[in-house]
Amino acid sequence: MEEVKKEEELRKGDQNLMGNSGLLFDIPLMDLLAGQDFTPSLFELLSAAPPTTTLPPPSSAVPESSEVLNTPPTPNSSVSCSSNEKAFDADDGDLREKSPFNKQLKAKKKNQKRIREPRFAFMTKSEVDHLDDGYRWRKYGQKAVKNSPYPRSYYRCTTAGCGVKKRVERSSDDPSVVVTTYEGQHIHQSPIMPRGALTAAAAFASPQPPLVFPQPQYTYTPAPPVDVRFDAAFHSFGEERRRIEGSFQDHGLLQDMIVPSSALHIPEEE
DNA sequence: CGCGTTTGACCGGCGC
DNA sequence: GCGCCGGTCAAACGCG
Repeated sequence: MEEVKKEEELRKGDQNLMGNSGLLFDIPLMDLLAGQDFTPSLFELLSAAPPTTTLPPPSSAVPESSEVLNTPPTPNSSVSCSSNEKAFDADDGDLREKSPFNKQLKAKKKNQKRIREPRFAFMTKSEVDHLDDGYRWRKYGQKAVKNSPYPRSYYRCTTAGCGVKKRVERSSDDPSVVVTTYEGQHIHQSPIMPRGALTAAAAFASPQPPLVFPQPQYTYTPAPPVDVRFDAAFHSFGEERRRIEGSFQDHGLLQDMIVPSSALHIPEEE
């Protein structure tokens, strides 16, 4: 199993596509749906989106690595996203407490294959590494990344009981691109509720999240569901969302978000 | 004083 | 088995 490598490779592919303003979705929707929740997070937004692209039919053997890429049309910030998960287990650990039990937990995990939470990687063209997405994060580590001159930072949601983590790293291919990988689901709403997020939050407060997302006030015609999914996702991400939205309004570069359907499918190697 | 960041150490998974 | 690497811990430190 080289899921990590595969993931990295895929990510690189994403980055390459990024360079061409690629938009890519290749999510194991079943997994996403399994992880559905009612908090205004990207995960629900994405999971609630209808299957659109030429996704390979989710079989029993769901690809471990599926990447989604999204490149919004912004001069100063662009975003792509990816998901990667095999199984959804919100209780998997990452709420680990800082106690002597940690080691026991680790020992426990030895027996069962480590189950990771759903992950979504966003590629954001930004000068700042840590983007304000409306949640409060605490940095708990930083590591140098192989094949990249830039370090990777690890953040955890500071809200009690919320074990959502995110990794932030700068693309080695394009230093202006920040890759933010979210892992897990927020069990709460954004403590910093931005204007736009309010809308999104309201939309998702209902037991059944609507499949139709609050439409952005962009000047373009949102069209492929993929794109709807994309910008809907941003509606849940505070400052960054606003930044992006502003850019959309200013430039309306929808074409940058759209890629040929052929590019929407990442060939799985298995 | 509380909260967040920094940073070196540690651990587990994986490939060779 | 060993080494590499990613991910996490936790003490020290900084800041408001």
